[in-house]
Amino acid sequence: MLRLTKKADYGLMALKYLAEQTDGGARSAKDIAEAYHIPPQLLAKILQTLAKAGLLVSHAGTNGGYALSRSAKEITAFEVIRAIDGPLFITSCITIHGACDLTSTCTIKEPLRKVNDSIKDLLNGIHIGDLVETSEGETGGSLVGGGLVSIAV
Amino acid sequence: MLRLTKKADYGLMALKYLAEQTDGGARSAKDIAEAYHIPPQLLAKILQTLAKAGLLVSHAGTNGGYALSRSAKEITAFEVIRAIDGPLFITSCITIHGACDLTSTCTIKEPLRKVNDSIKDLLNGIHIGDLVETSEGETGGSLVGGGLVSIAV
DNA sequence: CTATCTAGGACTGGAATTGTCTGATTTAGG
DNA sequence: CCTAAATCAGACAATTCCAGTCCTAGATAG
Repeated sequence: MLRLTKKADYGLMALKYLAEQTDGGARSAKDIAEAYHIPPQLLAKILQTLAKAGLLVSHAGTNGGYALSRSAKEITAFEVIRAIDGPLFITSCITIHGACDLTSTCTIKEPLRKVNDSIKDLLNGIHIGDLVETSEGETGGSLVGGGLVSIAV
Repeated sequence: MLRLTKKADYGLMALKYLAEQTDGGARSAKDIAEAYHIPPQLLAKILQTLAKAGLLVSHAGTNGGYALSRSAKEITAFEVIRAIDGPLFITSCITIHGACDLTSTCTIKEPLRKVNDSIKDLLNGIHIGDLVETSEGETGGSLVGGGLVSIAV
């Protein structure tokens, strides 16, 4: 299925929303949740996580909320997904330590690791700023900087 | 987490195993399961699925088993994963009909769909035959035909 | 006719995801 | 000072999904 979790989905949507705000003002979790019809408390959790990861700056209290910690062009989709869903592993074989229960028998580990890295590179080439641009205009599929991502497999 | 299921994992391993058999003889699910220490009944199910998808040819009865239906070079990782795990969707938003519950509010659908297609292209560029080659020899990271996969995002 | 194999359905335990609830802390503004 | 609006944080319930098992039926070579 190779599926993103809904949380990561929500997180990306929220970041895009924040990127669209031109003034430097913070937006509350509630505002964002209402804009996208996302469960407010769940989104609140996600934003907290993103803040802890350093992608967002939070401000408590009345009129508080969240804002991007950097330019939208400097935040990659990979960072967001990793912050929310944890390390990106395409197979259960690939762990942080690089070893799996079937170390000796699992023979496809290496090839899949390359695929893993490729997807990582792919997501690293996509920035929150790109999501905003493609909303309207659609200047011809230039989602990523050069228009093409070359991935060594 | 963007994770492959274990079933898909097992499926790829099994296909690689079958690709390594030079004679045209069929191998039983039990044999493959033992070679990789995979639960036999689970692998049996997976192989049945792959056979139904047309990637394998099955032969029941004594000395029966499974064999690749085509050359290992003509079976892509994408086909295998799709056959086992179903359609590849990076987000829950993207469905077969292209619509999600939040059709109007979910604004990152289009960009993510391109990522989705990119991953699909990536997996389509990897063949079972490639997995066999990389086991030994390792001729310099040429897992995919040209050595590089260019993906338009 | 029997051992070996595929085919396929039902089912269970566990884990992960999703979502909710509750309480504590911060803070702007009257 | 006090209140309302926020974030922060942990615990918890509901649900879904995955992994694995079991059982039975059908095919087939020897």
